[in-house]
Amino acid sequence: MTQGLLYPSLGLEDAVLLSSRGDGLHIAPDQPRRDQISDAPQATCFDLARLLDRSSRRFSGLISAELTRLGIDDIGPSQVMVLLAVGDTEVSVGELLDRGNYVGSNISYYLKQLGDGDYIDRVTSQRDKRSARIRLSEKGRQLCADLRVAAKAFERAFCVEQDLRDLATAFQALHRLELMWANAARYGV
Amino acid sequence: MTQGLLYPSLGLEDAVLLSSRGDGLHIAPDQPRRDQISDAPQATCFDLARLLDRSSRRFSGLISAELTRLGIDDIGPSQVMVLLAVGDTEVSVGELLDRGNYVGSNISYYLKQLGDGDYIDRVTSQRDKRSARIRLSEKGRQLCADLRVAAKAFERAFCVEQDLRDLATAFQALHRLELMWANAARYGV
DNA sequence: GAATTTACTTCAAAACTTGAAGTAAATTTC
DNA sequence: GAAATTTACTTCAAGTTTTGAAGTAAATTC
Repeated sequence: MTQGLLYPSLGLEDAVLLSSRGDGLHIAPDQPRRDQISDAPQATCFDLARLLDRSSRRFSGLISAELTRLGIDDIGPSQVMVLLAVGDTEVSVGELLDRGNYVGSNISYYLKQLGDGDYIDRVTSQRDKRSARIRLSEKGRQLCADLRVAAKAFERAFCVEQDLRDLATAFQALHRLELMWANAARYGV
Repeated sequence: MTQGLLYPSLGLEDAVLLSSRGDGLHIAPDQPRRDQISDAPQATCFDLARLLDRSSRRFSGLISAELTRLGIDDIGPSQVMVLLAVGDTEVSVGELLDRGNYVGSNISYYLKQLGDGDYIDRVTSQRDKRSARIRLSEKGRQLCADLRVAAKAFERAFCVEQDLRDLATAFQALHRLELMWANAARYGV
C-alpha cells in the first residue's frame, strides 16, 4: 500500500474500499480473491489500526441506524457498547472499566445516561458500599435482544464456514495484539 | 462469554483482560493458550465489535504517548490517523473520505489542523479546481517515519511467525466484515 | 446558459473524552 | 482504635471530536 515496507507486514491484497459517497458505482467485489496473497502488497500495523478504526466506525453507524429504526434516541452507540459490555452479568464499574478499557469518568458518564434511560439497574453493593453493581434492566435486555435480532441478518450474509473460522482467528490475533498494545502503553514500548 | 449463544459465534477462549487500573498485578499471561479452543466459550459479533473498539482506543493511546514523547502537541491521534491514511500518495479529500469512512466535515476539520501545523501540503488541483490535493509535507513525512520507528519496537515483540500469519488472516477477515457492515449500513441490512 | 451535481468548507450544536478534584467506604498502620 | 492511606467510584470543567445543515464555487448536464 503506502508506508513503505519498513514495517512488519501482513500479507494481503491491496484494500479494495467501498466508497461510502457519491454515485454508488464503486462497489467492491463481493468476494475478494484469496489467492495471489503471496505476491500482493503488504499491510503494516498502521494499516491494521486504520482498519480497526474504520470497522469500529462502521459498526457504530450500524448501531446508530438500528437505534433510529427502533425509535430510540436517548442513547447512542457508545452507550450501547457499554450495555453490551455488561451483557447478562452483574458487574461493578471497575469491571466495566477493564472490559472496555475506558477511563473512569467516561463510564460514569455513560452509566448516568443508561441509568436515566432505565436501561440498567444500579445497586450499591452490600458487601462494599463504595462499589456499584450494574445489570441490565428489562428495557436494556430487550434492547440487546432487538440488536441481536438485527445482527442475525448478518449471520445469513456472513455464514460461510471459512469466514467464521477466519473471524475466530482474527479475534484471537487481535486480542493478543490488543494486550501487547496495552502493555506497550503501560511500560513504554 | 455473555450474550448467550444466539449469535453466530467464533470459537475462542474467554477473553483474558489486562487490567488497566490499580495495582498492576493483573497481568495477562504472555502466551494465551491456543489449545482448548474447541470447548471454550464463544464470542459474538458484538464481542468482536467491542474488541475492535478497545483495540482502537489502545492504539490511540499509544500514538498519543508517542506524540508526547516526540514533543508534538498541536495534533492528536485522530489527526495522525489521517496522516497515515494519506501515506506516501497524493490524494483528494474525497479519497480520504473513502479510506477512513469519515464524514466530510470531519476530514475538513482534521485537514485544517494538519495544514495549520504544516504536516500536509494542499494544492488545488489544476484539472478540477474544486478538488484539493493533499500530500504529506516534509514535517508530516518525518512524523510518520518517527512513528514507524516507534512501531518497530513492536516488531521485535510480535515477530512470531504464526502471529504474523494470524494477523494477516485477521486483516482479511476484518476487511470483509467491514465491507459487509458498510453494505448493511447503506442498503439497510 | 440555466439548472444540477460534485467537491469540498464553514459553522454551530451535540457528543464524547480527559484530567483534576471530590466523596465516602474499606483497609492499613501505628 | 483513630489517623492515614487506598479503593471505588462521581462530578465538574475543560477540551476534543463528530454530526448535520448550510454554504461556495467549479464542473456537468440539459
